[in-house]
This record gives sequence, C-alpha cells and structure tokens, in this order.
Amino acid sequence: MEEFVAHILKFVLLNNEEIMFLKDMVSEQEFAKKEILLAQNEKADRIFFVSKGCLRLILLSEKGTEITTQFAIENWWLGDMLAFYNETEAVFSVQALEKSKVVTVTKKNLDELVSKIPQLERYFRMCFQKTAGADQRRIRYLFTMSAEERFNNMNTMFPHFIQRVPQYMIASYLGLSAEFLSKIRAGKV
Amino acid sequence: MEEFVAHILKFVLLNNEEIMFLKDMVSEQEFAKKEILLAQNEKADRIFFVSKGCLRLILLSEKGTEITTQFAIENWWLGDMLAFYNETEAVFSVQALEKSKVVTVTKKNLDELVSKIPQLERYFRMCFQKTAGADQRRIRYLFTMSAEERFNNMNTMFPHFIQRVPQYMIASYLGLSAEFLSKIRAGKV
DNA sequence: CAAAAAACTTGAAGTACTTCAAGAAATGGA
DNA sequence: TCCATTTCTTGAAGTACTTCAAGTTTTTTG
Repeated sequence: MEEFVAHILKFVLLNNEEIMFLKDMVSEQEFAKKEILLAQNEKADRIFFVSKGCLRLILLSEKGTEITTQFAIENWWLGDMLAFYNETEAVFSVQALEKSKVVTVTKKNLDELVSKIPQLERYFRMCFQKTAGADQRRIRYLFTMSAEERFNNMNTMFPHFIQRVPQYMIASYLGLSAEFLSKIRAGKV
Repeated sequence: MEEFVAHILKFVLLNNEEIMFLKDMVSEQEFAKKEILLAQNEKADRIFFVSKGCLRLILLSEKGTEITTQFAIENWWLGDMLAFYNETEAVFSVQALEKSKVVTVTKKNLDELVSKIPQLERYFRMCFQKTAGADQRRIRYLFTMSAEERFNNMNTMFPHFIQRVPQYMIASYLGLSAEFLSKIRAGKV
C-alpha cells in the first residue's frame, strides 16, 4: 500500500486523515502469474493500480485468439475504462503477467474518494488526461509507422519492458502477428 | 457560449457567479471551413470545444499525406492532449471541416478553472475518463475488425456523421485508403 | 533435474490491403 | 450559372503483412 500512497503524493498533497481514508477505500492483494483479475463479461466495477508486477488487458478475437491491447507496470492503472465508467460488463479481461501486488478500487469507492477529497478528483483528472494524450500518440504510431518502425520505436522507448513480457504479447500490442515480429527481429524482412 | 454552458450544466451544478467566471476564462469564436485552429509544431497551449460545426485532428505522414485521426462535432472537445498537458509543440493540427462555433480554453485558464471550481475538476475528470474508455474501444475495433467491418460499424454507430464529412477522411480515420473504402461501399471487395 | 509447457523461429503460400493513374461526379465560389 | 476545385470511382499491379504447420529453444513445474 505504501507504493500506492507514495505515488499519489507525488501528484497531490494529502493530510494524514485523508491518507487513512484513501487506504480504507481501496484494497491491496497479491495475484499470481496468469491469474485473471477481471474476466470478460464480468461487471467491470473496479480498476487496478500496479504497486509491483505487471498486468495486461486482453481482448478475445472471434477466432478465439488473445490480443493484448495494453500493459501496465508499476504505478499504472489498468481496467476496462468504459465499462467501469458505465458500470457495464467488461469486454476486456485483466490478467497478471507476473506475481503482482495490486491495489483495487471499486467504482463506488472511487466516486466517494473523489467526492470527499478534491485533490483526488484532481489526481484522476490529470491521470485520465495524460491517458487520453497517450492514446492519441498510439493511434499516430499505428497509422504512420510500419511494423518494423513500431517495434523499433517501442524498443527505444521501453527497452527494459520488452525483456519483461513474452514477445508474442508485444506483437499483438503492436498490431501484428507473433511470427512477423520474430522475422523482424531476425532481420528477415 | 450558451451551448457550452448548457453542456457543462448537464454534468455539474454551477451557481451564477461560477458560470460568469467560467465564461470569463474561455473565448468563443467562429472559424471558417478549412481554417486551421492549431497548427502542427505550434505550442499546444489550448484545446477546443465544438459549440456548432465540426473539427478534425490531422496528422501529416512522412509522404506529406494528411491522416484524419479524430473528429469532433457538437459538445466534443478536441486538441493535441499530450502536448496540451505538457505545454509542448503539437504533433497534430486542428482544422474546421465546416463553419464552426468553437470555445477555446488555454492551459493556464483551464488550470485556474479547475482549481477555483471543483465541479469543473470533476467535469473534466469524467470527460477524460470517458475518452480513455472510448480510446480502448477504438483500439479494439482496429485490432479485431476488417476494413469492411469497421466501416459498417461506424455506419451503424454514427449514420448521420458519415454524410457530414468527406469519405476520404472517414477512410483515414478507419485506418484505410480512400480507394479501398470506395470499393467497400460499391460492394467491389 | 527431468518432463512438460510455453515461447520462439522458419519457410511457403495466401490475402487484405495500398499505390498509382486516370477519369467521372459532385460541390463550391465568383 | 459556369468554371475550378474537390471528392469519388475504377482497374491493374504491387506489397506488407497473415496464416499455417512444423521444428527448436527456453522456461516452468513437480
């Protein structure tokens, strides 16, 4: 829980009472590698903050193959954000890629937190604003770069991360097949 | 300006004094069709709310072709959100597709608004949270649907909108060439 | 430590798209 | 209302990828 609070305090100031209340409104758990934190079709009533470890957002295509659409490592939030906002069923699943320490907050508790602590409203406003910006850049990469350029770009932007998760998940995150990424890396393209 | 205020009031309550202050901190202008509201490489110190009309976000590819990555019609915000957040240079341009009435808010004034009026912090938190959710769905469509499915999906979700903007812009928004979309519509694929 | 499972590689064949070029149709401005 | 501009269409040729299938390497687990 300390990582979580420390992260929040990097963005907004909270007094002790507020910190206590914040801790009361969230829960922290360990999840094993491969464990599903939220399953597709389940009500997406919560989102996740990674204190330690790594999560991914999974989409099941019609053919039954899994597509990784997002990753989250330390200090990132992850969830099916639209389903969470609307309190509807998730179309994405959330899975742990490593043994992970995760802070979970429910919709109900998040609403209460932001109502009672204006600095948290501010924190989440900034958080989602940055996300919206990052998403625009991602579309930009997808629309203007070739598969090879996208991989090289990711390699320079997140060199350590690439070592941390299986290559076929990186491939689907970049919008290409595992086989093609393998060929790119081997210089066979 | 009345459309703008009415829109905000659909989400949060403001008293007269707050409404006055809000109006003071933004500006409303008309833009002609094709007019550029924010140019690539310009400091992205402002974002735009569409009171009437239609805007688009443009990316210039290396080949010099324009790619439309987002549209905004009445009651939507548009801008280079990451550059706005970081007060850096825009990598996208913003252009009016029709004669449009647009509310502009600068970074400085937005910061002041959300600090002084907590309900606006809340409004923008919800706004960006929905955007983050919508962006996840967009990636989902791009990664799981064929070009034809993406077009049909857009056609059922925004039937009126498709009539409103040139087809080649819809094509680039969907991540495909204008020629291919033309063939899809003609059933020649 | 061995066996099983997961992840990666390779080549061959296929395909969903792009690019180019040119003409036709629609729209907009004086 | 007419001319210029913008937008849309069409076909032919090309390509950046995908899919499949099989083998190899690496990692995980009892």
